Amino acid sequence: MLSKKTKYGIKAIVYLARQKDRTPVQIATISNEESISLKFLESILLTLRKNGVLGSKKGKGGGYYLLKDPKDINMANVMRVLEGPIAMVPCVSLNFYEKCDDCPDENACAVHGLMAQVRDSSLEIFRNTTLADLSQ
Amino acid sequence: MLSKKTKYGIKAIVYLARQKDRTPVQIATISNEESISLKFLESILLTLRKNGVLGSKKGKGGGYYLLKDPKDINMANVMRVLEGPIAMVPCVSLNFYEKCDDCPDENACAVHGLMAQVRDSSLEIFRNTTLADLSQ
DNA sequence: TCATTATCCTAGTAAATAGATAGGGTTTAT
DNA sequence: ATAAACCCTATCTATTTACTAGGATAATGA
Repeated sequence: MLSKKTKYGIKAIVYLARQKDRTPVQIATISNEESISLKFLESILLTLRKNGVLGSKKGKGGGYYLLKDPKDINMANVMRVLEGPIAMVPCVSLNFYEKCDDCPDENACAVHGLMAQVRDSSLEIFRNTTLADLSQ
Repeated sequence: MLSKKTKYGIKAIVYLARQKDRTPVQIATISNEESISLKFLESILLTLRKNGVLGSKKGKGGGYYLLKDPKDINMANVMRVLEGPIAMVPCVSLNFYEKCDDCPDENACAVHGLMAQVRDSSLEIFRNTTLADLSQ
């Protein structure tokens, strides 16, 4: 299941991508427009900023803005920042790899092969989808 | 994340598919061979039986066995039985559809479209993969 | 028939995670 | 200065996951 965190995070950056210009948008504005809890959204935007997706400006007239052009933001990166691994099992994850404790031989594991295929196809979609695609 | 339940369930049916014949195999045997907690596996096999994947026989010489030929068991069905929806969000699920409360218009939702693509590609893999494929 | 074997089934529990919420601290524009 | 906004850590509650307990039921065979 996709977490609300990821869902809200994507909605928020789509909202930013749809803005006419790149002037900062306040959390409260996005919260109202997209019906997302203010405090929850605050923490989500913070992680997006800490991971290089968003920039922010403090004080009056401040807010969040996209650091790159929407067409240069691919969803694989966004998914990893918000949701974590794209793979369904750690043992097939490219960026968050972990060995299974219950699996003596990874290559002999039936689950491993299947989940590697699923990861590949999902990853291809996320990599080839940009924020610009989602914002149209 | 794939649940342990699903992972163990797949391992168990792969184990059954690899048997020479279709005589019942005891839970305890699978539990030992695949290093899966006996009681947990018991409940997993029970749900597989209740959903038409496995048959069972009680009493001495009893156990679980596949109801169909491995090449006629597609993993989409197995995944739905064990893991639930294949889609990452209920609003794009074919078999477990639910409307989002926070989404006024589904077709205008950027997350919806992206997740529908992911569901399609995952589903294609699961549908085209049989238990026989995994057992080789 | 009766003891043994093995599944059936309901309920419960501990730990982790999700989804928020609280409440200040810090920075900036005016 | 003062108000506007983000920054940051901590906490809380509900749900889910992973697993456990313990008996009920059914089949086999001596």
